[in-house]
This record gives sequence, structure tokens and C-alpha cells, in this order.
Amino acid sequence: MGRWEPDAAGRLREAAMALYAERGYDGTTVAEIADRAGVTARTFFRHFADKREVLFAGSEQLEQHMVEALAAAPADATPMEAVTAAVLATAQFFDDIRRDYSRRRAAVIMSTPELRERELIKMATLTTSLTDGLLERGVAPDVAALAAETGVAVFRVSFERWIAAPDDVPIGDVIQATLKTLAGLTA
Amino acid sequence: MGRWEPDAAGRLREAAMALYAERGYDGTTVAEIADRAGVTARTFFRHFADKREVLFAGSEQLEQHMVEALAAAPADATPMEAVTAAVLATAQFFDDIRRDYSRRRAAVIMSTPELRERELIKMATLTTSLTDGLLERGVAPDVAALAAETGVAVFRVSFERWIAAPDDVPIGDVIQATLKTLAGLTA
DNA sequence: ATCGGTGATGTCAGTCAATGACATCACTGG
DNA sequence: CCAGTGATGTCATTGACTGACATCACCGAT
Repeated sequence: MGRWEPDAAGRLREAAMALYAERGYDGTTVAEIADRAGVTARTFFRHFADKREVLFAGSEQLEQHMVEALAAAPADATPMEAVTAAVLATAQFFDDIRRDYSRRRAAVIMSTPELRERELIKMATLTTSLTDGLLERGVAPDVAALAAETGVAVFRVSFERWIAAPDDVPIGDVIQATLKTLAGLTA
Repeated sequence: MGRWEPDAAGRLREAAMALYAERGYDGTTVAEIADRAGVTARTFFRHFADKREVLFAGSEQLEQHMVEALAAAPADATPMEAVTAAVLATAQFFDDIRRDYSRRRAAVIMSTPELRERELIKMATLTTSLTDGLLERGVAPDVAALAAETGVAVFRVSFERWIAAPDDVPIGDVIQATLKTLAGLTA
């Protein structure tokens, strides 16, 4: 056993989610989160840039995963096919173990303007990354931006539908359904 | 002359813009803004909810204006036609007098993550309002959301192009051009 | 074995955004 | 002339966030 309990960041994430869900974001102080995680407030800020970021810790990996899936799509795939592959690649991040966590997290975010702001900028960053990935595939700028925007929209809608869906519905199925809806809209 | 100089909110807006442009958002304190406007920091917070909001003061009127234009569109207009009317209605907010202000404001916002977050949530709110307006026109929910999203995208892109354009190009022309580009994309 | 470096954490002091409570006082209508 | 109102000032406080410095188990080199 080391000098400190391992995974302070993980404990802080869990403590934050629990307290945000229980007392609300505004009703929770960083000191309380840190206390519950067994560290000081100063350590909280060594792991997370601010009080919001603790809820968005996994987003870089998710984004990276999507970008990799985009790059891994066949060279002759259409822009929309490549984006679809990227969105479908998120499925393995949201297995059933995380669904309950995702629900509580979404509830907290939706009820707190500050957190909704952070969520929006994460989505904007994701859009930019996907656009860049498409540009690297040689897609025209206008098309790349539009395809990326569409892909992120599909992800957003699918995620919302998924957390509202019964527990036995995998997110991959929801994404497929959303893509079908989209195809119908643009037909 | 009253007990205090009139239009404290206006003075605070101008002071904030000047200081944000000069020293950056982070390098500016609310106390400094208030000082320059000839009031105290407490008064700043009586006029604006927080340090970011001072840059987004006109957004409610803009949104209201767009919603009204949407509602005023002919009953037989298609959803996209109605949204187009709403976007074009913004033209009168951005005459040439405000272009320089708009440029400086955009530069500050783009260089400050916190302000970009606020901008994004304003756009999201606008999207929601336009969606609601379309729903009141009897548009189907899926179509309404998509049309609103598209309209806001057109507005965003047009605004960016406008502040980058020569001074004699009116924003209305830029919006028209953007709409043409969009038509080409979806053709 | 031990010695010095490293990394994660604690401690402390400080800045600044944001809010609540209360005071002030020119202006206004009666 | 007087009571009420509204915009502002003053004061105190909380809490997010940062910089500087100290601590000390661990680990690798000697």
C-alpha cells in the first residue's frame, strides 16, 4: 500500500457525482467533495481544472476514440459513413454498467446551467475534432463541417434516447435507429 | 440631471468591452470595469448576472426579434422559409455602426473559453426558442428541431463571414449567400 | 543499506467572483 | 412638506481558484 490511497481522481469523481446528485451542484462545495474523497480541496484542483470539469473527465478518451474510429474507416467510405463509424465506436464506452451513472450524470447536468455550458463546449470541441479528422481524409471543408455537425447531433440525440430507454436496449441499437430517422428526414 | 449619471448598464457594457479587449477577460476584474463606469462592483452585479453576461446583453432582444419574425411569416410558408425570415430579421441589428463593435466582441469571445461557453448556450437557447416557434406553427417536432438547428447554423456562419467581410457588405447579403451555399449542399 | 531524487499531497496565504443585509438620498406623487 | 420608491453605496461573507513552499513514502543508483 502506498503512502496514499490510490486513484484519488476516481474517488473525487464519485464523490462529486454523489454530492451533486444529492444536494445539487450549487449546494455542493469543492471542500465537501474533497473531504468525502479523503483529500484536500487543493488536491481536487490538481486533478480537475475546475468544479465542473470533474463531471467531464472521460470526454477526452471518448473524443480520441471517435477520432481514431473515423481515421480507421475505409479510405473509400463516404464522409457520412466515416462519421457513422465514429459515432458507433462510442458504444463500447456506454455498456450497461455505466447506464445508471450516465442517467444520474445527465440529470445533474441538465439541471445546472453552468454544467450545460460545459457540456455544450465539449460537444463543440468534438465537432471540431471530427471536422479535422474528415479534412485529413481529404473531405472538402464545407462537407466536413456539415458531416461532423450531423454526426455529433446523432450522438447527442442517441445518448438522450438511450438513457431514457429500457435497460436492455444497447446504445448501439439506439444509434442505428437514430441514423435511420435521419435518413428518413433527408430523404 | 439625476442623482446619478444615466445608463449605468450601458457604461458598464462599454467599459467591459474596452477592458476585455485591452487586457483580456481574465486580466480584467469586475471592480476595474465598475470603476471605469463610475459605479461600484456591487452595482455591476445588479445589472448583469455575472462577469460574462455583460457581453451578451443584447441577445434577448435579438432572440425575441427572431421569434417575432418567425411568427409573422405567412401561414403557408414552409418551416425553412419561416426560419429564413427569422434569420434575415437579424439584419437590422447589425448595421455598419455595430460591425466594428461586433468584431472586437467576437475577438474577445473567441479567445476566452468561458465566453465561448456562454456564447454556445445562448445559441442553444435561441435554437430552443425557434423550435418552439415552429411548433406553434404546427410544424412536426422532428422537422421543427432540425429546421431551427439549421437556421441557427446559418446565422452563426453568416455572422462569422460578415465580420470578416469588407465594410460595405451588409449582413443581409451574407445571409442570403449562406442560404444559397446551404441549398447547394443539400441539393 | 542508504542516499538523493521524484511525485503526489498537505498547508497557508491570497485574489477575486458573487451574494445578502442594510444604509443612503435624490426624486416623485400627494 | 412628507412618505415612499428606486438606484446606488457600504460592509461582511462565502467559496472558487492559484501560487509558493513543505512533507514524506517510494524508487532507483551507488
